[in-house]
Amino acid sequence: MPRSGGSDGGGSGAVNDGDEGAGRVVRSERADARRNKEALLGAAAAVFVASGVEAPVRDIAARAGVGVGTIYRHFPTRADLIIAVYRHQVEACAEAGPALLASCPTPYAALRRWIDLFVDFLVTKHGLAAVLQSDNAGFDTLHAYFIDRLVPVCDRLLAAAADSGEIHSGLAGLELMRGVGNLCIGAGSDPRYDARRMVGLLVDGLRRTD
Amino acid sequence: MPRSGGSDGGGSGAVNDGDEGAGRVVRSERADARRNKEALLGAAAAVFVASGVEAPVRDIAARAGVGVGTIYRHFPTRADLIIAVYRHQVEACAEAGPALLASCPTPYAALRRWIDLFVDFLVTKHGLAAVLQSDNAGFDTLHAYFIDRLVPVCDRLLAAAADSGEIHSGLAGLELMRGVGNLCIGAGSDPRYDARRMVGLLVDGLRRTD
Amino acid sequence: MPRSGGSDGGGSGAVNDGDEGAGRVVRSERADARRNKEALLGAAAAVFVASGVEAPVRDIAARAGVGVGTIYRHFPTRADLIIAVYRHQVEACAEAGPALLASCPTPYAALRRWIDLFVDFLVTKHGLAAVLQSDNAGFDTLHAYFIDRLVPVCDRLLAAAADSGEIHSGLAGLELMRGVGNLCIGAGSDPRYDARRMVGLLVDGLRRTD
Amino acid sequence: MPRSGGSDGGGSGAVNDGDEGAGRVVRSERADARRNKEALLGAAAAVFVASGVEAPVRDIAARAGVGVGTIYRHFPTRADLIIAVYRHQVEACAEAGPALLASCPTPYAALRRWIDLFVDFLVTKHGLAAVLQSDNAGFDTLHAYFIDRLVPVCDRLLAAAADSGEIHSGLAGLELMRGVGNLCIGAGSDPRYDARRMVGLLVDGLRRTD
DNA sequence: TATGAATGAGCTTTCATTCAT
DNA sequence: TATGAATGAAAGCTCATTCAT
Repeated sequence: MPRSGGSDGGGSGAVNDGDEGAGRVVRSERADARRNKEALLGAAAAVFVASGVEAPVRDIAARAGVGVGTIYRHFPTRADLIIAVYRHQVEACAEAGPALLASCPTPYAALRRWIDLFVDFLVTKHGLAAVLQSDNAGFDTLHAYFIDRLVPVCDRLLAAAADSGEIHSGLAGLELMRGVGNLCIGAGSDPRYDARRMVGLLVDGLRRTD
Repeated sequence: MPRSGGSDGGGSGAVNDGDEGAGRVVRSERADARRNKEALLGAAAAVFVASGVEAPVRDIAARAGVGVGTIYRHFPTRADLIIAVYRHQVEACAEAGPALLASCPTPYAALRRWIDLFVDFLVTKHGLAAVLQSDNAGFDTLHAYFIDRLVPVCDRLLAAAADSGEIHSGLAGLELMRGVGNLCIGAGSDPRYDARRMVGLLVDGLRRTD
Repeated sequence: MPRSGGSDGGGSGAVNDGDEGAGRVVRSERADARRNKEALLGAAAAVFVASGVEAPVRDIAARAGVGVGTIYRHFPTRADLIIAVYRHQVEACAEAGPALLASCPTPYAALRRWIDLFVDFLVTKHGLAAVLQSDNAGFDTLHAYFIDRLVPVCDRLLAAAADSGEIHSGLAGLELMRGVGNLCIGAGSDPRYDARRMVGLLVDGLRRTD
Repeated sequence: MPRSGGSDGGGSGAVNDGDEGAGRVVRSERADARRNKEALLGAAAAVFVASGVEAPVRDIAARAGVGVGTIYRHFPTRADLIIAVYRHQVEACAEAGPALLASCPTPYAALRRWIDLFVDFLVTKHGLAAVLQSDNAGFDTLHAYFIDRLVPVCDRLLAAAADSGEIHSGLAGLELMRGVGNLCIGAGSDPRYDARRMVGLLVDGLRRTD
């Protein structure tokens, strides 16, 4: 799978984030620290759901039952925390792209399914879609992470669908991802708005019809 | 034109903010107040362009050369101010709907043109699209205003296009407006994202193809 | 009296800081604001005595019975507050220089008396001498103020004493002031250390003896 | 040599930190601990130069490659660490006093040379002079150490110079040391201020002239 | 009616110090 | 004995909103 850049190196799935692989001799994180880190991730996820990803640091600390300093130790910036909270899902999404391409009847179908996955992810993350558009410098690494992980996948799917003649070529994955992300903003807060349906229309609009 | 609810009679055109009694002697302060209000609208418009519709109240007051209290007197909530600043353009947009329906070759064409108008409006209003999605209670009247004025127009256009068989029926104007609004968030801050193009795809997606 | 630079223009004594002269039509400060500002200066002076000039902003606000915002309104930076608190005394000191030169039997005597005045001032200002040496950028304007107001005066006295042959020439007022300031650090906290005496020795050391 | 009080037997030379029992088997950890302690002293010295003696504990630990807990184990207070870092130089300075008295042509000359040694020491210890004046209780033992070691030496030199009629009597070593220490504050941060010169003037001022 | 001074909650971030591992 | 994770008090600063003048 192509990777454009990436600040993290992390790479292919497992290894990181704890469960270190058998062979390497990585100084293992202290058990309590590990527990805290996980408590923190859980608490952050919960608070993010309730109050959005811009919730006060203190709220997250309180929910996790730790001091604020503990958050700063593990996640120096808010972006680090957000990334950590959603990393697994983002990775899963990224990995689903090639798989879908292999398993779906057509590239366009794969693209559609993949976008659905992304929407399912975003729609349940209160405030995340909004933050992904924020031009606040504090979120730069967050943007970079999403772009690094997902845009190449999207580009690939778009290219395949264009090659197969199902859609017009010329649309950048970045732009599509951003449009889709935008459509997910505020989803969930109003039952009269169904982001999935809107995204569906957008993806319909990609289709070549002639 | 049908109106669903409505917090403000607003409506028919020009400047009637406040319904002064007909024949009575108008108190002399009135002129000052009016002048202040207009200064305020101009200042707010300018500051909104520069810093977005969530710019600090103080900046607006300073630019208008009035005290912050004066803003609160004339526009008790930020939503009131935003509405006042954009009222003319929203009204113009609302009024363009029926006109387009009359002048365009097909209802779908009218819908498309009308959406374009709306996008042109939003894209140039720094931060407005974002605020239109905010679930912050302070913006409720703003939401209501936009919904009251524009959704019925959109519904009308959608219905006409559905009737003509150009698009599927079943999509609510509210939902479409919100999708379009979402796509406009953050437009202008990144040259790689063209909200107009994304909205174009979305509207393409509406089209019936069989 | 020569002035080297100066960010404040303030100038010759009275006028500023309230009591505006008769003639000019300066929009007078609101009475309550004035009262607050003065309460603030008083409170700051008191807190400075007790806890030094680096005391927490909150403490000063509490003592003055105002909110922290009020401090920031009147004195955007700590340096502004410190300057305001001590301005009268610094000005008085600056003005005493030429006067002493005129009234003392010799320039050296004037210098000595003037330095004594400065020491009397500093010694009673808990923490001020220390802050005058701090290389913290936040205190730059404070440094500048002291230097602008006092160094030229000192230079003048030094030059006069050198001209009269009482002291060697070649010492800059800035350096002398700084040495004197340093000698005043921590004075008052230990009865076994008498800054006045030490400064006396330093000034003795200036004298030409041959 | 007279000692007024004293928190630490310290004294006579080399490295004896901790009085290990004479004949007993020295526990094997001892070597580690010693090595750590020395690493710590080196690291602290380096960090003190770079960031001053009030540098964050963490920085020192990091530089030494140990945990912060290790610092607290060996040096419960910052003062203890500072003392340990500079002990050799302070001792050397203390010992130089009698030597100078023996070797210099006059007691005053010895005093002058000795003060110069002290200034040379202080001027190169970023932030040390400032801390020596701090009335922060945490530095009490530091003050005590300097006073215990150096003041008696200074007293001796002063007494000798007074006896020889070169200077007035009546000045306490404590006061002189403190004045000299004060003059060294901030030296090095501003090329326009030469602590050595100022101290020179101060010592000139001691001289009897009649 | 207009002003803008005052309020103070609210948020971030740092770092000395303790103590479980 | 060593580690470094965790704590949480402290402090700075901003800005919406109220209300005395």
